[in-house]
Formats: sequence, C-alpha cells, structure tokens
Amino acid sequence: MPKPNRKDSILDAALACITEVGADATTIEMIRERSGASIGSLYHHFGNKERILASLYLEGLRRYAERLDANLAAAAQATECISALVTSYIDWVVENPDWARFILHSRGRIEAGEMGEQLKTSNREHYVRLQTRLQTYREQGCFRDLPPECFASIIIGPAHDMARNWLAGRLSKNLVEYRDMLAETAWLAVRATPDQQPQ
Amino acid sequence: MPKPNRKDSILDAALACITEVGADATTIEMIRERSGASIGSLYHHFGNKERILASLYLEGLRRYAERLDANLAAAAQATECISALVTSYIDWVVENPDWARFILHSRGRIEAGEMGEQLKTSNREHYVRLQTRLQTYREQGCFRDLPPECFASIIIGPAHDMARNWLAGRLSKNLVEYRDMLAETAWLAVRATPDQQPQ
Amino acid sequence: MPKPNRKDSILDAALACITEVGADATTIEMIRERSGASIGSLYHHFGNKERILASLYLEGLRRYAERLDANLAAAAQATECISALVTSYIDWVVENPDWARFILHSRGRIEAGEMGEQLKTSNREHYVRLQTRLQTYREQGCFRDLPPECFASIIIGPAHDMARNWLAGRLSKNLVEYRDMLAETAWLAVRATPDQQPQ
Amino acid sequence: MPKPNRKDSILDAALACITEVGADATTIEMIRERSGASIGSLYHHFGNKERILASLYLEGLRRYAERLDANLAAAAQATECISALVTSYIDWVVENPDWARFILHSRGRIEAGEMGEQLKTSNREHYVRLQTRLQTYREQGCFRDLPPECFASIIIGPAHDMARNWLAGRLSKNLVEYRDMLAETAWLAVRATPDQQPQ
DNA sequence: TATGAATGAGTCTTCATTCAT
DNA sequence: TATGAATGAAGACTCATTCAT
Repeated sequence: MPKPNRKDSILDAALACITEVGADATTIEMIRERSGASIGSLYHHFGNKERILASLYLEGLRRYAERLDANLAAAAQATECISALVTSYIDWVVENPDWARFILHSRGRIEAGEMGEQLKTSNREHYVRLQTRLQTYREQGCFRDLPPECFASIIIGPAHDMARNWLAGRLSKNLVEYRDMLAETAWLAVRATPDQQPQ
Repeated sequence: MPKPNRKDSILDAALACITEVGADATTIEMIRERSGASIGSLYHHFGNKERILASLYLEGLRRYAERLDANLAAAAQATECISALVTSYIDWVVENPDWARFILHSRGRIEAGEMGEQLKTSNREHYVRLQTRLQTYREQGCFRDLPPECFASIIIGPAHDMARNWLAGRLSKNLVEYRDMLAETAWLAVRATPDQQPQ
Repeated sequence: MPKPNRKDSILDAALACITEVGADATTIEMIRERSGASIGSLYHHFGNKERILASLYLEGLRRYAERLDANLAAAAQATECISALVTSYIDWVVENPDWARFILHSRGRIEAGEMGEQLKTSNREHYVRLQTRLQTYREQGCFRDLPPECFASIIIGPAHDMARNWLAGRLSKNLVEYRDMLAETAWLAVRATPDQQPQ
Repeated sequence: MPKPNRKDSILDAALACITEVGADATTIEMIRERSGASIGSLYHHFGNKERILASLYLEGLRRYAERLDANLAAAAQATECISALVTSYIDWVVENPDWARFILHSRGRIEAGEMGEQLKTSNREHYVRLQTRLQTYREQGCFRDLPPECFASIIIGPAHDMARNWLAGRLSKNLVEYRDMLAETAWLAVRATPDQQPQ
C-alpha cells in the first residue's frame, strides 16, 4: 500500500472542495488550504487547475471502470450482465458519492479541456469493451432488437437519473435501496420480449 | 403576438452565449454585446446575472411543462400517457436544443441561487401534477409495483441520457429517430409484467 | 486645451513608473497607485498592460515625428535638413528624457506585441517621408553616394549613442551642449566630399 | 582547448533562451531545460539568475574587447585605428549576433545589478585604453577638435544603429556589407577637416 | 556536486456590480 | 429607462529561490 503522497492529497482536497462548492467555484487557494500543499507545489505537480480536475476525473472513472469490468467478468448470463451494469454503478455511486457527483456533472468541462482527448479515448475503449461483452448474448437473441448506441442509455439511464436525484439530496431513502429494482427494470427494458409488441 | 422586447432579447442573447461557452463562462459583457443592450439596461431589467440565468431557466421549463401538460391531457390510456412523457421530452429537446442543454446542466446552480425556491416549487407542482395524472392508471394496475419516486426516472432516464449524448454531439443520428423506441422502452419498463419473472 | 482626462493621467503615471523602475518592472499596481485610477478603470480604458505601454510609445513617437516634420519643413538647404534631423532629435530628448528613454529601450518589445504592426507602419511612413524630403538634395548631388538604408543611421547614430549615454547618466554635461557639434558631424559624414576618397 | 563544461553549457543555454524570448522572459526553468542541468546545479554554479546574465554579458564583452585590442594594436595610422574600431565591431556582431543583441539591449539591466560595478569598471578600463591609443594621433592633429566624450559615439554610433537594425531583422542585406562604408564614414566624421567649413 | 520537490510573494487579469449623468 | 465609466475583490498562474536528500 503506497503511502499517501502529495499528488493524492491534492486530489483528495480538490474533490472535497468540489463537493462543497462545485467545480467552478473551487479555487486553487481552497485546494491549497485544504491539502496543506503550497501553491507552488500544486502547480509543480499539475501545471494548472484544469489538469487537477481532469486528473481527478480520470482517476475516478478508472476506478469505476475497474470495478465494473470485474463484475462483468463474473456475470454468467445475459441477465447477470445487465444487472452487473446497474448494480456496479449504484454501488460505486453510493460508495463514492463525491466522485460520482463530480463525474456526473463535469464531463463536458473535462471533454472540452486539454485532456479531453484522453477522456474520450478512455470512454471509447470502455464502450467497446462493453459492446464486446454483450455481443455474445446479443447474438443469442437475449435482447430486444435495439440500436447499439441506445443500449447503454436504456440500461443505465434510470440509474443515472436516480443517482443525480440522490446526490442532490432529493431522495429520502438511500440510493442503494433501489439497486435491485433498477437492475430488474433494466432487464425488462432490454430483454427479448416474450409477448407481442404493439406499434 | 407580442413584439420581441428588451427583456426577451437579453434572454435570447444570454442563451446564445451559454450555448457557446457555458453558463459559467458567460459574462454580463458578452450578453451586453450580443443583445445590443447597455450594461445599465441589463441591470435595470434583471438586477443581476443570476436572475438572468434563473429567468431563462424558468421560462424554458415553463414552456416544456406547458407542452407536456397538453400532451398528457390528450393521452387516453396508460401507454399513451407514458409515451407522451417521453415523446414530449424528445420533441422539446430537438426543437429547443440550446434551452435543453442549459436546463439539463444548470439545475443545481439555479436551485442553489436566490430563485431556487421558485424552481423547487415549480418542479414540485409539476411532479404532483404528473403523479395525479398517473394515479388512475396505477390504481387500475396498469403499472408494475414501483416506488413512486422512481417512476419518473425509469420512464425518462434513458431519454435524458440519450438527450445528453445528442446535445453533446456524441450521436450521429438525430435524437428524434429514437423517439418512438424510447417511448416503447419506457412502457416495457413500467407496465405490469404479464409473465412471471425468474431470479 | 483639453482637460487632462483619465486616459492621459494613466499614461503619465505609466511613464513615470517606467522611468523609475523600467518597463518590465513597472506593474499595473504601480500605475494604478500613481494615476489614482482603479484597476478596473485601467483595464476599461486599455485592456491590458501591453496596450498601455504601446499607447505611450506611439504617442511619444507621434509627438517627436510632429516636431521633426515641422523642422524639416522649415529647412531650406541640404545642410539645414541634416541639421534639423539631428537637432530635432536632441531637443526632443532633452525636453522629454523619460519618453526618450522609453522609446530608445522598448522598441523591440512594442514591435513584438499586438500593436507592433501599427508601430511598424508608423515607422515605415516616417521613413518614406524622410527619404522623400531628402530626395531632391540627393539628386542635386549634395550627398555622398551612400546606401539609402544607411543614411538615417549615419546621420542620427552618434546622436542616438550620446542620448543613450546622457539618459543613463554617463555624461557630465547636458546633452544639448553637443547639439550643434553633432549636427555638424552628421553633415561631414554625409555631404558630398570635396576631396578625394580613398578605397 | 578546454572541454565544454557545465558552466559553459548553462551560459550557452541562457544565451539561446535570451535570443528566443528576451532576457526578461527567460526563466531559470527554460535555461534548465535547455542546458540539461538541474535547477540545483544552476544555483550551485551561479547563485542566482542575475549572475548568470551578468556572467554571460561580461564574457561576451571580454571577447569583443580582446578582438578589438588585437586589431587596434595592429593599426599603424590614425585612419587604420578608426577603421579597426568600426570593423572590429561589425565583424564581432556578425559573428556573434546573439551575444551582440544581448549586450546591446541589456547594459542597463546588468549595470543596475550586483555585478554592475564590475561592468562599469570593465567599461571604464576599456575606455581609457582606447583614449590612450588615440592620444598620439590626437596630438598629431589627425582629428577634428572634438569633446573626448563624444569621440567613441561619433565613430561607432552609426555602426551601433545599423547593428541594431540588422539584429532586429530590419535590413535585407547582411550587416557585413556595410562594414567598409561605415569605417570610411567614421573617418570622415572625425578626421581633421582639410577644408574650411561655412556656417 | 547533483537533484527536484517545495515555497509563497507577486503579477496580470476578470467580471459582477454600482452610480452619476 | 438608458448609458458606460468606474470600482475592487478575487482568481489563476509565474518564477526565483531554498533545502533536504
């Protein structure tokens, strides 16, 4: 276990500030005070504010993807796969609410910045990994016939929405209470329908 | 049809700026230049920057709610009601992408501001109106047994997700192409399930 | 006589600061304190530090050129013309030492900046006006056969050198004491030589 | 021939940086990167930034003086002496444009710094050596009756001016093309005038 | 001798807001 | 109602220098 170093303590402080006042309102001075580092040290390690935020963002995403990949690998059927997508997300949000809030709200900002390409690449790779994982089940006819680019939104959209509400304090119960219901719902939304479909 | 006045031209300019550079990066000076008004005029009409943004936000929301209410009123069955929720949203986003982007991204900011209460009240009222509208169908057993606070997210979550992607330029097709599919999906996600579900 | 306005008082303050500590070491804060204007006012009028310096530079140059043009217009022979070039310069330096020091030392900086083109244009126009003025005498054979691009340097070079020394406090006498001698020297350096030239 | 050592490589790097962005804009970090030395090493060898610049300045001046002294020693008459002054300068500038630019533009800065006295002493000694060298010819009546403190400026002023122009890229031809003309001009400007002068 | 993380005073600049006309 | 000069707190960032290893 590596000892907490300067860089990490700066990122921790940054996340705490972002949680309290938002990414835009977070100032270098606030991060400095909270991290105990000097302004010079902040700039020595990260170069500018944007890179602090981007580093934080990418690291959060990396950890989430790591967890998701592990859970997906353990899934043995289509339904477990869909479930893993939802529950991994919910669990991660509940365990890392600060990181989740930041990632949910700052994607555009990071994508537009100098490390945007890195983020896009990261997202693209993750997307491909996911589609590959689902491909087998798709071919087996486990899912409805849906445009591939909608799959993820349909599965995770409701969870995203609930997570936003929970993170904004608009839910009285803990998000985790909806975990299994959301997983089940995702399955209903994408599974091959046993009954006739109108339209 | 009232002629476009100063206030409206300021709001139009503000929205254009927000679309180009984001709400945070939009400055009073930018709005002034774009609207043709003077700084003094801006402050005469709105008092401060936050109130410009909040006015814009609330007006956008009002128009969306108006359209949704009309469409909901025209729905004759549960499935049409769910469909109206999704299609009203998609149509509105496609017709008002700038407004949609702003509203999707700035809720927290407006809620936290001085007109936040007004927004919360507005949202609450809309939420109640919606639940009331659905109440009959719920009692008729048209829907699965779901926590009421999840209903909206389950129905609209995927549409939100797709809308965010489309508004960010991450979709090659027009959002409207997914309109009916998303409505159908919402229905599958909330309808009373005709079959026994395993697991 | 226009009353001294904000802009002028800022430029005056800037020149005083530059004289005391140099253009690079002059800070916005110093100009602010000295001019009595607020930071906001400084930026309202000039936009940034560089534009303050450039405005000062161009205004100084304009006044010098004005005087030179007047004196050149009054010159009736080649020798008076050469004399006017030197004495106008010396007189201007002696009367405006601060401006002269700034202009002598900051040409590169201004040329490299955003108003550099304006300065180059201004210099080019002045150069052309000068060559035109000398053309007649050149055709009359009043001058040695010299590359045109060297003419100005030969005439004014020694004065430049002396001015730099005087402005740096390296001369015990006042620069004006060398005025006529330098004019005479310039004439000797460019006049058509009555005697044989070696080489 | 001593092998290029750390100190020299630092000075080389410093000069390269100064040429590219100017002495003020040159940072320790830039010199570090270019020289390959570490920050610690820079400070170990020179103590501070100013001493790097001053060392560079003095070394450049030393080399120029060395060349000038050699050429002056070889001059056999007054006219050759004047010529040596001009041509030594021109040749040195053409061979060492970066050094020349730095020395032409940073005299004030170095003089004002902690090694300023050393520079002033060096200049004074050089000035005395020069006056001594010219003394014989002066007594022989080779030169016009000119204030001694003007002699150097009259001889070298035009060359300085042309050098500045050339170094700033304002001349299309190479400076060396004007070498002999400038030497000749200097002679015309200081020689005892054979003819009566009017005015 | 060499290294580079750490320091923090000091800069420029931005921008919402005020207010006299 | 309209105008725009003036304000100044606050922010991001720079950079020479120090010092422990």
